[in-house]
Amino acid sequence: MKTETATPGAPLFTVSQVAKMAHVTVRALHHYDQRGLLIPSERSAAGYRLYSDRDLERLQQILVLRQLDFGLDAIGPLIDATAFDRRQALEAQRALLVEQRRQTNAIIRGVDAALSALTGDSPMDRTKMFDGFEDFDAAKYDAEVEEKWGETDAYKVSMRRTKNYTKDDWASIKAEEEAIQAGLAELLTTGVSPESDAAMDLAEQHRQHIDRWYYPCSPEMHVGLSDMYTADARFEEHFEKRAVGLAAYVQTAITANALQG
Amino acid sequence: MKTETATPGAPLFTVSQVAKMAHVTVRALHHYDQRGLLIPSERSAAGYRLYSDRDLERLQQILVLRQLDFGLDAIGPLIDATAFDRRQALEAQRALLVEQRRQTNAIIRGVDAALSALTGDSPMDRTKMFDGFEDFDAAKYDAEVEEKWGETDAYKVSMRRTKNYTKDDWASIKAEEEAIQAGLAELLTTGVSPESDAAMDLAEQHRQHIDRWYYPCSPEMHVGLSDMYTADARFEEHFEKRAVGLAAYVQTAITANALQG
DNA sequence: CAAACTATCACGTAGCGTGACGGTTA
DNA sequence: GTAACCGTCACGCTACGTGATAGTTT
Repeated sequence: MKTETATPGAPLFTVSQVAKMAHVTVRALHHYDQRGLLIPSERSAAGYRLYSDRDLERLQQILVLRQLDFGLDAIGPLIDATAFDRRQALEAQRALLVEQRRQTNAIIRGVDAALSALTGDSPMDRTKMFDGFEDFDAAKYDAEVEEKWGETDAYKVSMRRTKNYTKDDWASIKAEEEAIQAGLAELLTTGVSPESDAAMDLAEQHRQHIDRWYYPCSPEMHVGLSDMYTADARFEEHFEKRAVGLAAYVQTAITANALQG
Repeated sequence: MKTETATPGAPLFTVSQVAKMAHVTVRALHHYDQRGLLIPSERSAAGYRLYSDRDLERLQQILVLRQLDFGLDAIGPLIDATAFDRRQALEAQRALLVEQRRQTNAIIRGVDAALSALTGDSPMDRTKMFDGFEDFDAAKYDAEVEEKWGETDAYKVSMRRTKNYTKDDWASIKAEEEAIQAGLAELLTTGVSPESDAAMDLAEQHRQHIDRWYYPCSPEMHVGLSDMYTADARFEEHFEKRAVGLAAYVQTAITANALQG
């Protein structure tokens, strides 16, 4: 008799199976688990890690972001913050990958320059030589691109900005998120109304947090975001784990704040 | 009065200048110096590092190889072993960069697959999902490509093979090289003829070393290589630093070995 | 019962980052 | 003189690698 939450049609994978599929080591999966970055949704009776399809999706995100040189500290918050609109997140990642491809092309041209400097007597120009090795400078890019092509996609701009955040930045980001969520959970469990000033205040803090660290977030957008909190099973789970009814509570608080603010 | 070896027309650069040009940190340059990977060809009176154009060329190689995920342990021997034919080395690097671009493209297609899986109800196929994250498998590639397109370029094949060498491999490679060169220097300074059996034996060991670790190296190719040892100022310098006349000594020993073997 | 998995420690490593401290140069 | 360089230690950190040891599955 299985009382487990095992959906019949859903396949589960062991560590080594996932490792082979995704071309990562078992140790890396252990590491991601320990860091809380990718916790397998199930464990066997003997404690074996069992990964679901959704775990695989998350792993893909992790690998893409890692390929884009985001640190593991950054990847967690980044996935969570953008998960409510996967489409835009994926498009932003795509844009960064294209950029990376352009850098590789630049390096190739640098090698070509070195090659032609070999035969010709051209003295190998020192500017071309190191093209493609630049680290991304968000400030420069923001101004340049936004003016040239009028890039309106908040996500793409945002994900580029986040590439410049330091480890300390991410630490405080995580701390802020924790504090806000803990505060809301506290209010919920002590019976304070989600439309109270205290709850609305935390909702506003949450909006500013998003706005400050990730992308411009108007109160209207914030409401849209909160709708997805309750619509998306992943987010619901996330909040419910902390306190029963928290997802709905947050949504109400955010909506109230937007109406009044 | 400058008694230095300063060629008049040759510009020299300080650490920070190089750092800015090549988009690396000063610390990284210090690190490369310490590791013996990139030792600036001059120092100022006060001990400031001064980099020549040739140092910059070497730095470019380092950065390209680093971009291709070679460890610093590997990069040194790799540059030295291929420096006698920069053209082929550069072409091999170019090939690897193109390969890397293909991997990025594969990852982009993976993201695209995730995007289309979002709108459509296609359940996101698990093979496409992790394309582009494979580590290079030389064995597989050697067989596949060499048979399909008949890739004859020894360098390209070789540089791919070297990507699978472990840290321990590179350690023993370096040790072997050291031992052979030390042996030859010993013979030279003790007055043993470069055409003696002892010298020819070491020459043969050197050939096998190249052949085993880098690329197929016939005695004829080995002779060609030794010619470049004496023609290329870099190599001459390298050998002369160990013992005066060593470059010529090595060439003679190698030639003798090829004629007799 | 052996081979091939799995788990959890726990220490090791690479490629720098990040001060600390003092001399040098414009 | 001071600001912006330069040098050499020397310790810190991230993302795992690499056993060691012991239970589990086939």
